[in-house]
Amino acid sequence: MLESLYLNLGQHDALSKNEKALLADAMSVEKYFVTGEDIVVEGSRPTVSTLIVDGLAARYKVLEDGGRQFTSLQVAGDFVDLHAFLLKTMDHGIMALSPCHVVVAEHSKLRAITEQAPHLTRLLWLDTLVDGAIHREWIVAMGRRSKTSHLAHLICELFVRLQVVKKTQDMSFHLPLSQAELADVLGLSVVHMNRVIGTLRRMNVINWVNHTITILDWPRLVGIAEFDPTYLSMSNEPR
Amino acid sequence: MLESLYLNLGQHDALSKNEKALLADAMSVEKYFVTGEDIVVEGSRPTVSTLIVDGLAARYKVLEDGGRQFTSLQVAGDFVDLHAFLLKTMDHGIMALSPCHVVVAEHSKLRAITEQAPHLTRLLWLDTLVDGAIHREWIVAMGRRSKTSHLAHLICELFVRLQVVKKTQDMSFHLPLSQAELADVLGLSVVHMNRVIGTLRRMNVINWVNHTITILDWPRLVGIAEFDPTYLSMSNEPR
DNA sequence: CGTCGGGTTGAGTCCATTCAACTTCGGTGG
DNA sequence: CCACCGAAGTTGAATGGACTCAACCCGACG
Repeated sequence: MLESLYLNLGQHDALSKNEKALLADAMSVEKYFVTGEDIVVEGSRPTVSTLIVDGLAARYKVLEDGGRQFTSLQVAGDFVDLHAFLLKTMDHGIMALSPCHVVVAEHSKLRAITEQAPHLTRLLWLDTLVDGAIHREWIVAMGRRSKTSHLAHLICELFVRLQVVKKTQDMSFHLPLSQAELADVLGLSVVHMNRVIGTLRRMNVINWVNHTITILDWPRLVGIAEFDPTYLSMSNEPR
Repeated sequence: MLESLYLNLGQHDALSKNEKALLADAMSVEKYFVTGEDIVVEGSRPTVSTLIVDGLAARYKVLEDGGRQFTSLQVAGDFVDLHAFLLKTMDHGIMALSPCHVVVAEHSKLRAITEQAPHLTRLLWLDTLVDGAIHREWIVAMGRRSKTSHLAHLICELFVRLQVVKKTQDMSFHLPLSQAELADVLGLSVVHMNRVIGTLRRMNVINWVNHTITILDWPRLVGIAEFDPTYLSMSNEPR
């Protein structure tokens, strides 16, 4: 059940048997969420952190006028709210975008890890740092990339992240997002979102049917996106 | 010299004498940077992390077309590249936006802290988590707020952050940013940046002369920004 | 067979950009 | 002392990108 987590943390540095055991001991209770359900609600003070075993989730905020913005997409092997372990109060909600199978870790167990397992602690810390790096890349995309480039970048990022946890098939992957939800990721209107997708399609770099994206021309997509995966810190080295 | 750091970390939870001593031992070498100079260059692999004692710095990325986007603003008491301790390779640059007085910590010393001082480790981790929370708020601002609201939000955030480290005077603070640089924060053109500033000025909620911002009507500014400081995690509690 | 959510397309409006000119101000050298 | 210069700020006009409103299509499902 924790395979994705091991793949995710283990891509950055080797995980020992003992560390895997510590994680397995910390993560016991399984839960299931349906599409659209809140995994964590804004303003709450969680006492557990949630790991996605399978499914897609997203962090989001809603403004007074009803506008919604997703601030991250979380896939299998991602902790959706590891940051709440120390931040304490949720300043945003986390929603299941597909049926989600998760497993939770008591904060007391995470605390014990920080007291006794420094290397594993650094790997968990690193996991939240990669989160931050992704946020920064999104800020760049929102601020200075064209909308087409932004979308291309997102597709590149998701493909690479899903590859790490073995959730891609050849050059395609499943993305159970409606165009309205995607618009709330990129920060634009549904109509315009549709047109941006249309341009990438017409360029023959991707195919997008049935919530499945197939990358037809990876080098060209990377070019449009100016995608450089450095920020995902995928090199395996001592941390 | 580390007063701002103590104020910054200490706002979230009490720092013990011993922890302050550990930090003081880790942070020894002082450096100075002039305006516009790179404190850390993109692609490098730092062996130290840098704390701002005084001045303003920013993380940034540059795209192929020359477009630049700042992804964060760092003030006194902020670590500009604590994340590089574990991320290893810089995926972005960090630039001094004013003359910067900094002090650096060897990563070996930080590593020792993670091995021996779990609570201090958690506070350092928390510092990077707040960074991430700020990133998320910026994403929301870029995606779903009006430009005026975005600017108002930034001003609120900076005012509150600077207040923590005692760098405000009454309702005003120093912000040594040109309108062109500010445009690269909000992700818009210089001309439009100027007009957005103009509207906030004409609304009589702020005064902005000589790189000094004075907030004339805090409640109204907060209203325009829909500013809720929860994401800054300013409550003092066990972490 | 009708309905409903999601996707697609067109038309008109508004917002943000570019290009360009002009001002203001501090600094510097004649 | 002031004339000049360059960097930063401000303003106008025209272009183009993104939004809203609205209609229509389509496949899933009751």
